[in-house]
Amino acid sequence: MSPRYIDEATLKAREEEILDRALEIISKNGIVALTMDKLVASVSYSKGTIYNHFSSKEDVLAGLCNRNMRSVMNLFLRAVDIDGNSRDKMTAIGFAYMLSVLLSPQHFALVMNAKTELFETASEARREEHDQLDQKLFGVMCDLIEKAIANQELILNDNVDVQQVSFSLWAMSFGTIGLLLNGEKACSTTTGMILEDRVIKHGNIVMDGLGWAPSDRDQTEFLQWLKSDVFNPELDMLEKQGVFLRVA
Amino acid sequence: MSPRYIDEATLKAREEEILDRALEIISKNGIVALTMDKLVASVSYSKGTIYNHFSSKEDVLAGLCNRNMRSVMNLFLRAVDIDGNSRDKMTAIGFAYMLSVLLSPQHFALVMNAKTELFETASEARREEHDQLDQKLFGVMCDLIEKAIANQELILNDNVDVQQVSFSLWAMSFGTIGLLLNGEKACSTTTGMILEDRVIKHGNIVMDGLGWAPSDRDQTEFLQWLKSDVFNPELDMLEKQGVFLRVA
DNA sequence: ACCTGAACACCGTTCAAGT
DNA sequence: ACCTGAACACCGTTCAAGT
Repeated sequence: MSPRYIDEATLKAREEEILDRALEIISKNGIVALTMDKLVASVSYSKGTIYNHFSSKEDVLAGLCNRNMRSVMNLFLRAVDIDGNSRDKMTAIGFAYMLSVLLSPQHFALVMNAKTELFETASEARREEHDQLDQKLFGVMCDLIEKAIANQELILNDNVDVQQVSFSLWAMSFGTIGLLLNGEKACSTTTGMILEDRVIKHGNIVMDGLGWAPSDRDQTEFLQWLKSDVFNPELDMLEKQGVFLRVA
Repeated sequence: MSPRYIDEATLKAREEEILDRALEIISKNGIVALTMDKLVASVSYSKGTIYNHFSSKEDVLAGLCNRNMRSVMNLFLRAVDIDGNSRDKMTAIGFAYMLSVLLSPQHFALVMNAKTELFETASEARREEHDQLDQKLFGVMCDLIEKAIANQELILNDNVDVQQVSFSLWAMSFGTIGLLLNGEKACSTTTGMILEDRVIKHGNIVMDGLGWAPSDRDQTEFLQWLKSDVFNPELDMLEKQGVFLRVA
């Protein structure tokens, strides 16, 4: 047998499949339930091959986390693209973040874990990718804040810069979701609605505190529009999972 | 040999010792480094005896978490006891929370873990204790908010109640610390100062957003007083760990 | 009544042997 | 060049045997 090289496309496809199976296991029984043995059993390759793609179990988790961050990025871009002033757009970003968590709470658990134990045994490449994605998401918010300042919709206090404003909003969303998700594996109907209420309210508290100019729109109408137009596909997916946000 | 009963005091002392050794291991090498084998080796009793005290490894972690929450409670009570208006006291609570995290970041990592995997194999007793302590800490804030409302220092918006105000402040602190601690095992000198800056600023943003009446005091003076008087012992302990908050 | 530690089941990672 | 899976080291938990 002469040596063969595997083309990048099939390599990438295999990696995706491994991640898909890993996500399945996690979705059913939580992160601790993910076992390399179980992962091997759910896939048509051997252990060695999986370790050819991922340097460790944590590397698989990091891969999962990164993949999700890319789809959150898409939601963020759609959020800043809506009609509305800077505050409307920022509210939409917060809403998008919340949606991503409701769509798969496991991924949020993954980033919470990453904050404490930091994917220590993950490959350098995947950790770097993680940091880059983090910065990109953060950057979307920073860009929006800069436009708000240029518009005079936000006038910054002394000793506060764009990154700090972005960080305060991020921290509030992260904290609200982190405390509210509270181990609930599946997001029940009620947690979905409570989460929406709190994320929106807390976002407004922070933006009020920053002196951010208010929205021109009727807020309940605006939220309804976000749900039934901008993020309609996501809302449909949520409803299939038994999570309801839409007003009757 | 006739059967002997062990008195409760020595039982309690042994439990504390086990927790002390567990904390030592965690402080040196992180939560993942805690191993029942290592714990047994660091203690003068056998594995079976440890399992007599703690139903699982997670139960040890829950025990550690609960013990820390009790000491956070003490800091909170000292915070609400200071001279000052309701906003000063709330700022002091935020400061106290931050101090507790700087004093032992491992414990904060523990509560973050608890939010995702929720001490699932911990004993019912310890989980109940955890919930009670959580509510007690939350309650300290709620009491303070109620007084602020009675004082007219805080006038609540429609659709917002005391618990929601408390939750928004809690979420902001939790989120800020959670994002900023970011896997840094030991809190370096700089993270201490950055954390202080952000926790105080974010607290003010939220309280401004809520329409909370401002402090009567000069803020840099007030913070200096918190450090050199109210929380002086804690600041000294921090300095021994190489974490500096005190202004020169 | 309480302690002990060997034993068990399981898990992450490696690597010599195959093709 | 890439895949395979037996083997290894380690870990959490249990429980029969001791005192």
